[in-house]
Amino acid sequence: MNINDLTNKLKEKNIKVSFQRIKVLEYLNNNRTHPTVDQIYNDLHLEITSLSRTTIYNTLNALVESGLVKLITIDDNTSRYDIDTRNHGHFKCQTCKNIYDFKVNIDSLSEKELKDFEINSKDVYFKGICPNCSI
Amino acid sequence: MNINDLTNKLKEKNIKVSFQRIKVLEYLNNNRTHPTVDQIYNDLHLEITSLSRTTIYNTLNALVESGLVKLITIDDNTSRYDIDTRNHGHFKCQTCKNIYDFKVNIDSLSEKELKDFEINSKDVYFKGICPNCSI
DNA sequence: AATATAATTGTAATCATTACAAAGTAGTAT
DNA sequence: ATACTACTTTGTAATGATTACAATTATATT
Repeated sequence: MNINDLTNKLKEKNIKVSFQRIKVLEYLNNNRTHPTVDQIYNDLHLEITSLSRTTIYNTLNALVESGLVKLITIDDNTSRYDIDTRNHGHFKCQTCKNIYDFKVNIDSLSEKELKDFEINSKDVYFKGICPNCSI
Repeated sequence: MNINDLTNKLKEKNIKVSFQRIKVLEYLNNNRTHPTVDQIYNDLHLEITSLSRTTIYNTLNALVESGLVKLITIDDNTSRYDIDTRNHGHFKCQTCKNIYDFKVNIDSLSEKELKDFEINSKDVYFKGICPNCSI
């Protein structure tokens, strides 16, 4: 996805296009590591010295609200963000703290009990030790 | 489960038995509402005026660490706790904020990609609108 | 009963996030 | 182009959740 595509995504969701918002979206597009606000801020701040943390929070809240970005709460204390909104699972290594994506057929889950519930998002979080750390 | 059972559970996990720990465990056993630390504190504090928030944090961290209690991070900002550690899903209503349990066969998820991963916990979180709020 | 070990408590510190007001930016109508 | 309006960005302050830490208290062991 290039900047044009990102711009169009914002327009589709009626989020006004700004330099900062494009930069945040571009960052998420290039960094599929489920970054925290702090990671985004620290990296983008190097390039855009005037950038404020509040802008990142505002932007991410708008992006999540619109459905363009997925909020990940696999961490106890810190929100993480994922531009890949397709159904997939997240595995967090308790040693190296890395978060891995994995394919999972979330829709195959049988949930008859929820037939009267309106479901807006589904998340699958696994925790454990990744191969790199289990040696 | 009565107090004897709860005491034995602590002993099995080599967590020293104390009045406060029993009380927290008993609270979770009686309140299957996925309470936050604040809810636990506010309720127990009425009965045990000397109780400290820190004790609740310490106790819950030990209980989660031992596997007796499950940490739920479906909320962005606040940890919740569940004494039911069997596999089941959690649905959070975005309107009334209630969290509902639902049956889900988490083990049916195909995760071939994770064959070299040691999996210690699995969580399924859904969000949306519950029947009471969708009228 | 004396001692060692661990738990509890209260306060202070930290970290993530939000609230808010001032300043800046862009778009629109005149 | 100018003035007006609405929205965004920024920085600081405030809030809320959690942890750090040291003093006190409780428990278990000799």
